[in-house]
Amino acid sequence: MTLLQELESRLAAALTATLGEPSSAAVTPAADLRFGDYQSNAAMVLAKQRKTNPRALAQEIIDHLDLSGLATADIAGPGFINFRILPTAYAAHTAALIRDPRLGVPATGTGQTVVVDFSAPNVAKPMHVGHIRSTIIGDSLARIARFLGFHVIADNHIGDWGTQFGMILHGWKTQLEPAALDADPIQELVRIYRAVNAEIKNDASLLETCKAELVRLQAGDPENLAIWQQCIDVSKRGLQKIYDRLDVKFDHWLGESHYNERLPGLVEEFLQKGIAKESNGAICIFSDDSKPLEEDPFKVHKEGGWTDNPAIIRKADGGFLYATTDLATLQFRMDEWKADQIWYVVGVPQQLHFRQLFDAAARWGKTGDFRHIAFGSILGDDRRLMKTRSGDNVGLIEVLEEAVERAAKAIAEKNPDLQGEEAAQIAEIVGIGAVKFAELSQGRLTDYVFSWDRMLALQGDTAPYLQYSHVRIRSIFRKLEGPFDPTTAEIHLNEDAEIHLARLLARFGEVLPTILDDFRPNLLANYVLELARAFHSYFEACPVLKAEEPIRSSRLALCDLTSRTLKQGLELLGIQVPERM
RNA sequence: GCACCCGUAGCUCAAUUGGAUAGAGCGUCUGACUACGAAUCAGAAGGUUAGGGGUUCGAGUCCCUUCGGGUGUACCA
Repeated sequence: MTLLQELESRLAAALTATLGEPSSAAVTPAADLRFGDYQSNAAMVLAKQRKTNPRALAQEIIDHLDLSGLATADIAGPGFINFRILPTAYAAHTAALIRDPRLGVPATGTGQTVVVDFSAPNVAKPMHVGHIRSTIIGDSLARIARFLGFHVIADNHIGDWGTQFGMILHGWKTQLEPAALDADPIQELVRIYRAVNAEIKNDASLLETCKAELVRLQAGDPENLAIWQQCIDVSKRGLQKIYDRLDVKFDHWLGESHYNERLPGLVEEFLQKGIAKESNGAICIFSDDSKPLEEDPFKVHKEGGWTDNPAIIRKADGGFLYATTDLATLQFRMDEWKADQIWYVVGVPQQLHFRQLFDAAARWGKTGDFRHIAFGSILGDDRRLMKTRSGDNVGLIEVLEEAVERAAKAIAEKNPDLQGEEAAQIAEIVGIGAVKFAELSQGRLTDYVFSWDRMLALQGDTAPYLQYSHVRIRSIFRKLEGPFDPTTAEIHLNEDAEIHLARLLARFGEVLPTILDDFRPNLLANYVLELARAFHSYFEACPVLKAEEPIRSSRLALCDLTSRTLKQGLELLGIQVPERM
């Protein structure tokens, strides 16, 4: 049980004793250490309901509160109850954490299956910086959910069946250079895609040719199918290289093409059930008029009036769309994987699509917890959204390479002893970590302008700062002669710096579950920063190896726990830690 | 037109979802290395939370409104 839960349960008992009935006893970490470690505003909330004096009520609650062996409590301000954890209680809790492989983290997700849909790049196009958010945030959320006990299925819903294949097929047939394809397949696919795109701008009729190629592909034409398969294969290999470097893993890569054969039947079912109907030759889902206009995703206000804003599931030309595939995908995940929840880590611009998707799914009888985990846009220098089609965006691979290069330069400068393969490996860990942490330490909804210096910073609140704190701890254990068993050490907490470290270590299990309340990995990023900062202060203030027993063992054990917690926190963010750097 | 995301220190971002005197990093300024690793630490300066109004014990957070930026709004994904 976390300290926060322990306080809540004791407060709940006191509230029942005071009021004669159970009442919600919410405790939060104190906003400011001057007020103690934890606080509750229960007295103020209850006093409002009962129209009594909050401070008097708080006193009454404290009179019924048994905090023996755990904390002290007092009243402050308008009626806050502030709790101060006893150093002995922190010591006991720390000792328990040292013996706990889960580091005090409760398994809140047991029995729940959640599908996490993230990254989902289009094939035959290189990933650019715009793809980084979904990939990194999604991966981190999947890791966190897994650690919290959820059965997680990470699914890369790649765009392997879109309209872009019309252009690629045409380009493949008219201007492919086989030598270039051998040398760098993705590069060549991109080249022909862009070339066709450019041609279309001059000759609109070409668009029809491309559409015809796409229709042939969708009809199962063997030649087009073979070309398509070859494109998919080389693209997947290219993507896998990036995922390997990012240390991102998927359980499945079920792209759009996986759902092809289900689409016609799905549209028929929607027609039969009356959820969709024909309009201007297309099959559309319209509003069921059960919602107020403003909340209805199938209505839109335009030029002074409300009009329909349907989701099209079959085009007038017979083709299927994004919405069709997503409905089929949702069904598959519910039926085949028995998903309780599906998390879609996709940008804000697609919000309307997901509102429509979830609404349509509900009318279809698919009940589950579906979440669009939206994130803000990465903007270009012109402060406008980076467009996938423009083609001149910074490539993801370039960002990673530049990051590693900068890290290598820093290593050469700060620790020239590191050489060769070892230095290269550390540069990889540090550089990639910096990119990931830059992304994860920020609120997901914030838009930002892409900047090399911002994404690749190695100073300040960055991954290298965190990794360095781990290196410092390891350094202590390298110098330590003989074995050390932290589970047998007695914990003594005297200095402010070590009490503060213990305070933060106790919070790991409190912070982690709250991340999934609103899908905010930045809370974990903030936490590990605080922990690392606390460790660095402790490191300066409290000698470990030079201390006398039993303090020495106590401090060693604290270092060991810090190292484990830090490493675990970073692992949940997808960031690795080197032994030296 | 309408909807959604956003506006916080010079810059880049936080703020435990309605809590106490709004916090970090970068940059600026002062100090600390013959070291348990200075990629560090201790400290200083920096704010009318875009403007205005409201709700209440209490608002960066909720409501109304004005301004500014971004995105979306029927056959792309």
